[in-house]
Amino acid sequence: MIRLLIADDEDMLRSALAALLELEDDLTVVAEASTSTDAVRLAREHRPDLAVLDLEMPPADGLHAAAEILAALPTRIILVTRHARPGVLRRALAAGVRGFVPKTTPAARLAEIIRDVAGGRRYVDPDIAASALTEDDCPLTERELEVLRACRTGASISEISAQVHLAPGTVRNYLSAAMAKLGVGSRHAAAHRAWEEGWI
Amino acid sequence: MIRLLIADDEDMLRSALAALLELEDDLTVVAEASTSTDAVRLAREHRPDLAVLDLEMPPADGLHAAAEILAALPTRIILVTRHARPGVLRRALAAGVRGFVPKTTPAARLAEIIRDVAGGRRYVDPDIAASALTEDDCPLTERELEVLRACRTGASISEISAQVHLAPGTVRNYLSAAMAKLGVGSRHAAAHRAWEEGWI
DNA sequence: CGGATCAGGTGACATCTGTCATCCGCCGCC
DNA sequence: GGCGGCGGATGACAGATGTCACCTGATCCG
Repeated sequence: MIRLLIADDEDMLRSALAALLELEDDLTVVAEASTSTDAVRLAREHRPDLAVLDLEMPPADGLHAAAEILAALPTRIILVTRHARPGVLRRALAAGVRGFVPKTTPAARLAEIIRDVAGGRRYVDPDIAASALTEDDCPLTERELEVLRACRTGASISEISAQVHLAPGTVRNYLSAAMAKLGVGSRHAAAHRAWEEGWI
Repeated sequence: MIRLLIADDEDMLRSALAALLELEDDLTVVAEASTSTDAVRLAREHRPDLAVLDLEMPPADGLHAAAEILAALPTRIILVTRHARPGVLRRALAAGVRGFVPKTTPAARLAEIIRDVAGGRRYVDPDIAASALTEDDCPLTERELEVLRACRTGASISEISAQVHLAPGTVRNYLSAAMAKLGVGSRHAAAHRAWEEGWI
């Protein structure tokens, strides 16, 4: 019997998956979490064989939760994401995640993937893997990503500079560089593009 | 036997819901759609008793699909949404939707709601209904919403003006008005806020 | 040691943006 | 007809933003 933890902030999907997986003879759901902190806590508590984590989860994303769980337990981890991009896949694999599944995957297929990963194999969605091999990697530096992240809410230069503890002029330079790399004309367009690509 | 159409662009959730609802003795899923256009087409084709539509669905949102279906068929409609805000609820009810369910609702509860609505009753999530009665309504005009929608991708004034077929100066006026109403200092912050509130 | 490189910062300049007062044409209405 | 309200547009102005050249310390390496 494979013991599962399921974490997704969307109750409807999480409960539906839990119910469906519970119907399988060899799977059982021992814990459900709706936040990344709960996911880590419940993983320590229940020590599941495998954790299915949503990537987009407050307060920290699923990748952070995955890293914390992997640091403490031998649990295998499958990341599920709505917005699957090659950049995210790279980071996930680097963190030691064993399965990477976009939410375009039918629920029925998930049970098979869980068995595969629990059995020691890895699973990466073929479409995303192909993209990751052909598409360009993220051209932005860590600093550039940081300022772009800070400007997603529509913040002004001075607000961004306060958030990242840099001089306003420096922030403008980083943003200017990022805009040039992404081929757009404003920091907001740059932030939007970077988000679309899964880089922030 | 209640015949259902299920439409959601997220395959994982749609397939999971379809599988779970199909397990109920009195429910059967006669069609699944992943786009709003498919939803309308399949509704005409299969004439389901009830359609469960996701609100966030390309190319037009679920509300448009709901309106089209309601204009052509006696089908009852339940809207499901990830980002449930009072403003959206108002628009949905005005369009003739009979059920309004956020994705924070557990999947098991959905079957009961479907029976209720199929039986002629209405269902509105209590939390959202309460918010809708207490919270302020959207203070923005249709035009203001339009320009804010167009600037969500980080577009410049001239790009927005091209998209909405207005003079650049007029666009600036609308944006200025929207920013004043929302109490923010840039159009991007205004767009972000309006999105958070579920107004665009 | 001396140069190369790089993160961070500064200042000047051209544009873009946001604000505001104002104007025009259209519609409804007393 | 006259009048006001309204959607749309214009123009002037201040401040924010993007660009670019260049400076300052670290740090690394031959």
